[in-house]
Amino acid sequence: MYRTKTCGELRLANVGETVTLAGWVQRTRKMGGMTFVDMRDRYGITQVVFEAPHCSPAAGELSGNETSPTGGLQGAANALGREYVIQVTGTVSERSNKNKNLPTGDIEIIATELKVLNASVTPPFTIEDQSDGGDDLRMKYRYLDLRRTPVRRNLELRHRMTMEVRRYLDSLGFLEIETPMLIGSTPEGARDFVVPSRMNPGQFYALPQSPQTLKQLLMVSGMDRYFQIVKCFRDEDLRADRQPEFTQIDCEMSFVTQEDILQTFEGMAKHLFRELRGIELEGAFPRMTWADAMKYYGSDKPDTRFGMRFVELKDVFAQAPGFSVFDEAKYIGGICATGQAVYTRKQLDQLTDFVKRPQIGAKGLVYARVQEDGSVKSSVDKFYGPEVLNVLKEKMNAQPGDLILILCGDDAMKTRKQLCELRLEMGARMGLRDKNQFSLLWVIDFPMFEWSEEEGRLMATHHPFTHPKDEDIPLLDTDPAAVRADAYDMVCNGVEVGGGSIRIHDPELQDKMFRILGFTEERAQEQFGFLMNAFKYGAPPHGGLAYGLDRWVSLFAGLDSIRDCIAFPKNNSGRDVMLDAPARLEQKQLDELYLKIDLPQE
RNA sequence: GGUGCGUUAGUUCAGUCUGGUUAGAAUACAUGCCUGUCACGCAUGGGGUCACGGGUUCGAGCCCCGUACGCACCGCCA
Repeated sequence: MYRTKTCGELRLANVGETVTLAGWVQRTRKMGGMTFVDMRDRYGITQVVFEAPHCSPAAGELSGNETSPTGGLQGAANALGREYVIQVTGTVSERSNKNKNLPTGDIEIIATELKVLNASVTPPFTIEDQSDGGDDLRMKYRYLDLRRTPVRRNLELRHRMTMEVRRYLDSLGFLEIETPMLIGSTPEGARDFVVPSRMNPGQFYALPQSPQTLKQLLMVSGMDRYFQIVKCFRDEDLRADRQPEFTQIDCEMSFVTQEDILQTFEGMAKHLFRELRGIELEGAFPRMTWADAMKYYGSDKPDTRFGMRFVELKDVFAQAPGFSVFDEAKYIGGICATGQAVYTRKQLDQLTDFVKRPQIGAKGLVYARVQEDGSVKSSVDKFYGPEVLNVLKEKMNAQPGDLILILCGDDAMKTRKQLCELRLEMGARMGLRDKNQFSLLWVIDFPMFEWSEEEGRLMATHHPFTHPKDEDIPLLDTDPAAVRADAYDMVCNGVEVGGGSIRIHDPELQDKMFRILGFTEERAQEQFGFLMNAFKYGAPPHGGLAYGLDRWVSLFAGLDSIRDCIAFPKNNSGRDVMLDAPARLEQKQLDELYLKIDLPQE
């Protein structure tokens, strides 16, 4: 037996016990005649004391050699380096000087035996909670980074979350069913990661972007309620919240309406908040149509922790033409920042620079302060009299001390997105985006299609299997771009934490959908024939949802990047710097697969 | 494909705007002293291709151009 206790569990109640601990050397403090060693394992840190023999009760009887402070047990302790793996046996003893910062701070181990189980070279960065070896080094030595408490806690939270997900879904009769990782490539959607097949030369599997079609087939099979905590793969560029492989909580249900699904997974969200954060979310989540989300927040994932909703102002300024920028704009929108009239000219110039950044792309920023006497002082005073500015104030519902910020442009959607960035920036500056506040909602009624400039055709907003809203089905023939779908996203604090839809189960409707998406009948049959055929054999009405596990954990842990809750993540360029992957294959492997590498010349 | 920021000791960073003697600090590491430390303390010491390549200059860590790498973002992500 390597240990009888862990480094996190000993308390005053254990005083007098003889215990054996095993763990890593966090730090040694050599005091000359005595040495303290902080021993660490997953469970905590315990202080071990090594005393010079001459001070022990029997010291007087020892000879000169044995009392040497550099020899014996203490000498061995003095030779320990950081991250050595050691085993210590000793007696639990009450401390004279207690350490309030440690859960085990009331006790210490008076060592009687020390065994070095493994030495360690000096780590490339010091393994401490606060230290941050820098992203590059942390990733290269991720196994050391994971020894740090904050990172370990994220993985523990992730574990608890998957346990709670399983507990909740199991209680509702969901079956966890695995689906294959080696499947066929699909043309719609993200780029696939592909895997060559040696047994089928020249042919490739693709890794699933999601088990979408497979879970629909499980519904045809009558599995009724399915879930899977599953890796998904997308060969697209990374972000702080996007990895090429990520984990979904993938769910599907049969014989359900959209309402049933929203209820079920709202319940799951509440369950997770209750069990993992101790937060009771009262009442039903608000529901906002996609059209309203865009109109009032300029985003399909609005951060509703704070207001500052957009107000359309075109008609306000249309009454008094003269300012050509506003007169020519097709859309004028404003937000009201409560109490921010104190913004100086310099700060406002800074905000103007912010919205003019290329990523945002606004041409300029118009502002208006509501002064203490209720009058409005704006950057467009020379174009508009007090009457117009008062209407502006009324329309914005602005109070004295408030700051009104206005953007305008030719393209309403683009301008709203710019205004969205400005709103989020102001929200952050005003401290309204508190990581410990959670605001959840459903965004519903997504458009069925989006026009793709690149492809020159309509693309499915969600995916090609999404059911159109019943009342919009006639529009499929007349005005497909106006069709709304039974598709929904759950949004928390401006993060899309999950999304799904009611699926098409009628082969004819599915056929029509493929035609609108520009598939020929042959190609639809080739790509999705398996699904279309399955639907001929009695497909139940069904629908589902997938939660992004990484994003949920990040949200609960207050992380800026999902990398911090993934044991071995990829870096910004999609590389695993620890494994140095991806890498070239040996010629032998390429030959076996009949693959030739044809890189472009420099 | 694009934009921005960054790269200096094992590590975290200062120094760069305003070019000029031997590039600093903290921490880590090593050695010594220390019996109640817990961010222990004190002393001493070693440790640098200032990312790489080119350019400007009498002179470049510092200015300019390019490349690589890292991070954030836009595009992309049904």
